[in-house]
Amino acid sequence: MAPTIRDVARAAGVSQATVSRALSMPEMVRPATRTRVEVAARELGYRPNRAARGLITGRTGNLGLIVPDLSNPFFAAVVKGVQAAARAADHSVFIADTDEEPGVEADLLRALAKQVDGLILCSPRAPDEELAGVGTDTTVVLMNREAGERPSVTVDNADGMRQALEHLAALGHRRVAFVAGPRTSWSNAQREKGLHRTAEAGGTDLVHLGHFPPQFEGGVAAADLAVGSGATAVIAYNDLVALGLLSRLGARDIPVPAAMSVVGCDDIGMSAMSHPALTTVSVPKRAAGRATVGLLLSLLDAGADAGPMHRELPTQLIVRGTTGVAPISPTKGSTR
Amino acid sequence: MAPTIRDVARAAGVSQATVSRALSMPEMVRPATRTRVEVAARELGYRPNRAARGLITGRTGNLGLIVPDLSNPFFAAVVKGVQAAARAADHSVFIADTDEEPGVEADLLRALAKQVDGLILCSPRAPDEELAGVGTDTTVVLMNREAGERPSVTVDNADGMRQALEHLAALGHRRVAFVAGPRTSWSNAQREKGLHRTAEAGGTDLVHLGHFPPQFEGGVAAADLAVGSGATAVIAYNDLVALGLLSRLGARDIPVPAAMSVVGCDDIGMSAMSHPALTTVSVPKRAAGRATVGLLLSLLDAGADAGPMHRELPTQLIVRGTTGVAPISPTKGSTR
DNA sequence: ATGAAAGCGCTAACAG
DNA sequence: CTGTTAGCGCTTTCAT
Repeated sequence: MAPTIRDVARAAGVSQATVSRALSMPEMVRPATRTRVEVAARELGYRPNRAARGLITGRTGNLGLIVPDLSNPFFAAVVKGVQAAARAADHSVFIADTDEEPGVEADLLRALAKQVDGLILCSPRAPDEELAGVGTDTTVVLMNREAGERPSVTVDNADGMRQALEHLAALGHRRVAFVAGPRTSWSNAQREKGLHRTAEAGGTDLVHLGHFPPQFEGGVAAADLAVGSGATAVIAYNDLVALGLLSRLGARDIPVPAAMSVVGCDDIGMSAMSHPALTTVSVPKRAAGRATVGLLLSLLDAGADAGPMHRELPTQLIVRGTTGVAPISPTKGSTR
Repeated sequence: MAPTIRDVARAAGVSQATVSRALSMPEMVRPATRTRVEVAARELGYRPNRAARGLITGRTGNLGLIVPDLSNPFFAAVVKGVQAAARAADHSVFIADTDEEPGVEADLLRALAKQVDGLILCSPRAPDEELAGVGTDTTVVLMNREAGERPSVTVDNADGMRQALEHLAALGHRRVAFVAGPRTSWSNAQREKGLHRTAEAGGTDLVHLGHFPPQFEGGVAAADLAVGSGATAVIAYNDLVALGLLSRLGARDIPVPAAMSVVGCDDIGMSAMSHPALTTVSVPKRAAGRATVGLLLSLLDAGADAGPMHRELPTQLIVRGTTGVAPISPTKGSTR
């Protein structure tokens, strides 16, 4: 049986309360006593039981994180950021994967709510109304999504798309396709918004290509549509999709960027490694994870009256090898 | 404040004990009473506090999982398998990432030990001696690693390598290079063992290429060595490394598989998507995750006397586009 | 079949 | 500064 606080108390010849104090509020106890307790604790290999502590303090020292799909490198990176920040603050984190199914988000949330101090909902696919209902049991903060007054940290998706499109326009592209991600994805909506605004301002033709799964296969499926659309460049919802595009384009012997430019989003590790390397909008995944933990923790400590309830992190276009000057008047498609 | 068992008891007009029984051992309570309790619980939205329950039952309903690197798709897949199995058994799972640093494994383990019923240590990099010491506080099972008598689930790495090498030999390759993974990786050792055995039996020359990080970059770095070794085929520690090889080979305009065959291991999603698609040894990642949870849970339920303490899952070579017949007598290297 | 009471390991008043 | 006491939410004897 693992040693309890009583064992330590007995060994040190003090009361449980003193042990508790010596360990969590050292300055409230006489140095000599403190040392005695510390020694006893160390010798017994005592580790406080957080569940028991949580029962009384109301803080478990645990955080929860719900993501759509761990096998997406984007979320893996986010998780690592969250992980690191939590560990630095001496918290553990429950992680749950919804497999991109909006339905299980609420389930998991309820299951976790009781065991954590706060929850991070990353890129939730559930509609706003549903999101509004959650979080009465526990503090929840959104990441990569905004909904009402709920605290959240996001990245500036719209601006990233602006940078991408302006880059393309500067290279002479007049007709650009966008391969859209999940219909229920908030960041997809943001990206579309940024694109439309920029296209309008710059007089670029924007072709919207239906909704595709945010995966490699999605890009493979979208590639032929992009080619057929008469666009000379295509922006993908994310890097996975962009990589899929590249793959299909390669299979059709359509040179990139000579005949078609491609831009991704997220800057996952793989992107730098394709041939040619993918031009992409870098989003600070780890940093966003850390920031979200920071926000959550400050919320927990400060109660309702913490600082800003929202943080938006910048995005940055990374120009690599898949974008180049627009081909002169492609045979198909109206450049007008 | 969330409703407690007392609130439910009051609402149903019974004692706490009855509520507890009605909810966890329904047959021990009169149907009428049970219904009354159930209704009250539902109306109040009562959810038992697992921490409190754990305090007395000794079971928290939580599992822990420690992996070297979440951004490796292999581990991401494992996590998803563990996740799914745990959820099916109504358990939550703490996940921790060691960032490939052996030192933090023990730290994380200690931090989690008290809060979980059992722990899964996936591909631990720590030496056997260190592993022997852990797990006195909590039940720990190994995954992708064997150490002493400790319960574990592994995959048949050696046999996978045998399949790969025999495939290559059948294609006429007489000299094959192996790009080794982390020095402290158990599965790397297994793979080397399978390779050596098979090479000896089949009379194949096996060239061992130093230890490389199990990542894309590792493969990039190893590629030139492989070419210089005079081998006509190369087997990589894992798919990430194989992909790196492919990339560097492509950059040097060395055609695959015409001039060099490449085989990976793990069958991560990306592998099917390269050009040409990667021949690889498929390992059942999800299934292994599920199996490990199964083993852990059975251990917890049955005490020490559960069934077999070890399970080994099969591996399967998947032949795709990166392997072909050996080129006839390459200029460099001794084919003898 | 149900209730009363004890107690899991810990912290938070409250005395001293 | 330190000990005593109460009790977090729950399960589990032990009675009834």
